[in-house]
Amino acid sequence: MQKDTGNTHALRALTSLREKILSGELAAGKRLFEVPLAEELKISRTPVRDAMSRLAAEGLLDRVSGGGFLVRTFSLADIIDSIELRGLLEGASARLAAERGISPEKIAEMEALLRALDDCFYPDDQGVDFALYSARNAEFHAALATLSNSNLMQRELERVNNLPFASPSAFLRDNGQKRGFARALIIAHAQHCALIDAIVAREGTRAESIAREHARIVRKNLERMLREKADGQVNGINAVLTLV
Amino acid sequence: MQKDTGNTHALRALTSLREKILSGELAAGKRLFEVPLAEELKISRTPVRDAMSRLAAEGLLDRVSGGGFLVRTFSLADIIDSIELRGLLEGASARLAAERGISPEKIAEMEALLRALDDCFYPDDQGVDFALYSARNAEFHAALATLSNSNLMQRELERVNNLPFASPSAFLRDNGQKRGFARALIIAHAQHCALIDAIVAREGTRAESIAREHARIVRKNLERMLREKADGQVNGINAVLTLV
DNA sequence: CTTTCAGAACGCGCATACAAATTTGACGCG
DNA sequence: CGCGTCAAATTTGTATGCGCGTTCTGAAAG
Repeated sequence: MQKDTGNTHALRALTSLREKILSGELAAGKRLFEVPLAEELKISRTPVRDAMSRLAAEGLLDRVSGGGFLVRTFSLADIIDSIELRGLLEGASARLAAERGISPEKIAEMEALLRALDDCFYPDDQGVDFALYSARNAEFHAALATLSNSNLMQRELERVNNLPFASPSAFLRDNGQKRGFARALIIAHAQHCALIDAIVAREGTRAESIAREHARIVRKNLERMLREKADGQVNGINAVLTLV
Repeated sequence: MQKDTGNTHALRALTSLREKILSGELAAGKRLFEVPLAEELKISRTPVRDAMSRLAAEGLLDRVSGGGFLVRTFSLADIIDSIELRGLLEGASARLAAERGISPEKIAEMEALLRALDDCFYPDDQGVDFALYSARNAEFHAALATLSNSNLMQRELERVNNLPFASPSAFLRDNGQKRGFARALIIAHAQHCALIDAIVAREGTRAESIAREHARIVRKNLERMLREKADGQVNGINAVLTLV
């Protein structure tokens, strides 16, 4: 878990820049200049250009006509749409998995992941281990994406998950926000179980609608959080909880 | 309409390479080396690298671990999935448009596009002007993508349409294949009309399911064409008809 | 005081040289 | 004959300089 992932300058610049964009250190709409970035990272312009090109592919940067890049601005509507899109893709993936059927091994794997998520809840409704849930939730959704046996769906799902806040994994930087989300997680996990149940029973339409509704919880959490924070800022927001 | 679009070497290399990939001149799975390509295009490696990076973003190239790119292989399943994905995104876009409502100006615009498509059919069921239909169909779908007022949906839809064969516009290189598709276009255009009707009537679910079914026609045409051709080749296939 | 135009400064596109890494193939040893 | 190792060749990664286009800036004219 070192900070500088990757073995080339370009990959290190990539992760470094991505981090700065998602954290808000590089403000939305700001233009990125090659030379200052290269100097800051103590490398030349070439790998910086490469990294920026990849970030544009990820959707975190926009190419400006006439050359150069700027940090993409994510409006609240964009984020809500990206959550919607996540639900759409996971729904389609789940439906395809149900229609095409999945192997007994895959069923066992998914049920093991469900049980692992079960174990994140303390006995007698005493709350939930957020960090553990978050990690296992990410595992669950990653495994879910493979069930459709569709390279394309899996690839697009990965893309969407790299957009800010659409990811199923947790960004839990503000502990004060945790309270009250335990109930949301109970509901979310019930949907996990129902989703796998539907896929196993080959009920494609049901699986799809559960997955879509599942993504809606993220949206609800986001809206609630924004209501509590009450500032329009979206890139680099402090406490982002997309833990569903 | 010059062959070399763009004013920089990188953009010219981009369109040149894209053409060669889609036409099959560069075989699927083949690795692309910078130096030969640069020599062939009479430019240096730098803009070639840039172009390849953009093509990887478009999904036409894959980055190979350890550096370099290779032409992405599109299996029949990939293409069918990308068509499915197109239906998914257009469906979501149509549903959002219906739910959020669209302006009278937009309604008038879409109805004008519908009438333009109407006029592509010769009187008394005497067939259809394929070239004209194809162009206007592309216009219609481009306009449709804007109705949701969602940057994200529009952007992702553009991405998917750049994948081989998922596009609503026509690749009609083999005239011998035209016969029999006129009937499919009658059905497709009826769906266009129904789709706009549903959006105007704010019937989101109906709009979504029509858009999905609409994409299915592309799939049917593709499967029929493959049955007639009966070779597994997919990249660079001669007659591709995704005219719906 | 505003507007316009020219010059300067700035930033990117591209080429080229060099470095690092990966692959290939051959040779020697077991 | 097979396997491992090392070296050479191939290919990508990186640095850097230069030219062109774009964008600021400031001065002069209206």
